[in-house]
Amino acid sequence: MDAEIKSTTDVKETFKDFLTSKGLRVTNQRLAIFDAAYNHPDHFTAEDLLERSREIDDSVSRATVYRALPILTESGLIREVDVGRDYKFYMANRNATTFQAQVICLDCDKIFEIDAPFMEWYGKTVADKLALNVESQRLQVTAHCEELQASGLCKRSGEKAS
Amino acid sequence: MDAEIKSTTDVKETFKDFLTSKGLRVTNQRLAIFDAAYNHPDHFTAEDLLERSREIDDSVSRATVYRALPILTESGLIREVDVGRDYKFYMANRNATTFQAQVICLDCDKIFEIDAPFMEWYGKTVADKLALNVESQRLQVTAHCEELQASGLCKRSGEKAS
DNA sequence: GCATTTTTGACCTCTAGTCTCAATACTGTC
DNA sequence: GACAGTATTGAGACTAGAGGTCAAAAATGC
Repeated sequence: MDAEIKSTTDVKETFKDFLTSKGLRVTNQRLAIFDAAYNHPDHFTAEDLLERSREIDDSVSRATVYRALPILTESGLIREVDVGRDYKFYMANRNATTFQAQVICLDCDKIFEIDAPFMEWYGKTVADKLALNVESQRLQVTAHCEELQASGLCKRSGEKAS
Repeated sequence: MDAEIKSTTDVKETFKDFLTSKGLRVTNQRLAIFDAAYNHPDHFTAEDLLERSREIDDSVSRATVYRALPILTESGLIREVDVGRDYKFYMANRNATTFQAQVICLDCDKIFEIDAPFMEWYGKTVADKLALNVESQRLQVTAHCEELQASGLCKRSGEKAS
């Protein structure tokens, strides 16, 4: 359905509504951070986000970015992507239709997302077997860059692989 | 086969051999750390390991533990278990036959391992599809403790779930 | 506009993990 | 078993990501 396709402006309204509904204030800094995060084409770190947010509003401080990240995550507009490094990655949640697995390059610092629809089945299976409600699932594959390059993934460094 | 069942003493010899084969020295500290790690019934952090190692040899320092962990991991006797926290977990690799998925309790700090043999199939599928050699795979499920308790997992706090 | 209350930025703190370097101890050779 | 050469160690400094503190600034409701 076309209604699924939302412009950044629409999503920004959604974010403002989210803030208001939570009794949080709509500040320039939060909007700048939202813009920087939601329009980022790739995975990003908190530090990346700080830099980009400052290009929009140079008053944004590190603390504010760290304070905004849980809000953005809770709103569902971005999501955390833990790849087992010393710092966290995040990415915009623009088209989260099916479960995504991450392919992580051990050499070139890139992360690619691939569909893994069977994970939904797996979640259900685990839930049945262990009688628990699955809160989240994570599936990651690591590989070396020359192999990613051979598969054509590393070439398109600015884009995500489909 | 009964030959599969090894005593800790045997495994310690394996570890010594591993050190020697890599041109590394067999030191009291490394053996103490090995003992502490391999006989730990659960998942543990570097800090846990330091404490336990010091009970065996109180001269063991933090730096030495951190230096020993990659060696133990490379030897295959323990393995890293990243659960998306700010610090790493490790566990003894006593019976790593099939692929293990982790069920992580969001409340009670426990990690449980369950068999996920289909992950081997998944690895092959990904490898075929993307023309890359899979270096490692990680599959994690998070859930809340009351649900884990309902499933009986959280009750047995000192043991692993089968 | 004004008062109230949240949010902010600057800076400080925390913690896991790493590095440095002189002192120590393991290993191979005799 | 002792020795020389070299890897390893421990103490403590250091790093980096993350998060806390608090007075100043700004958003909201009236």
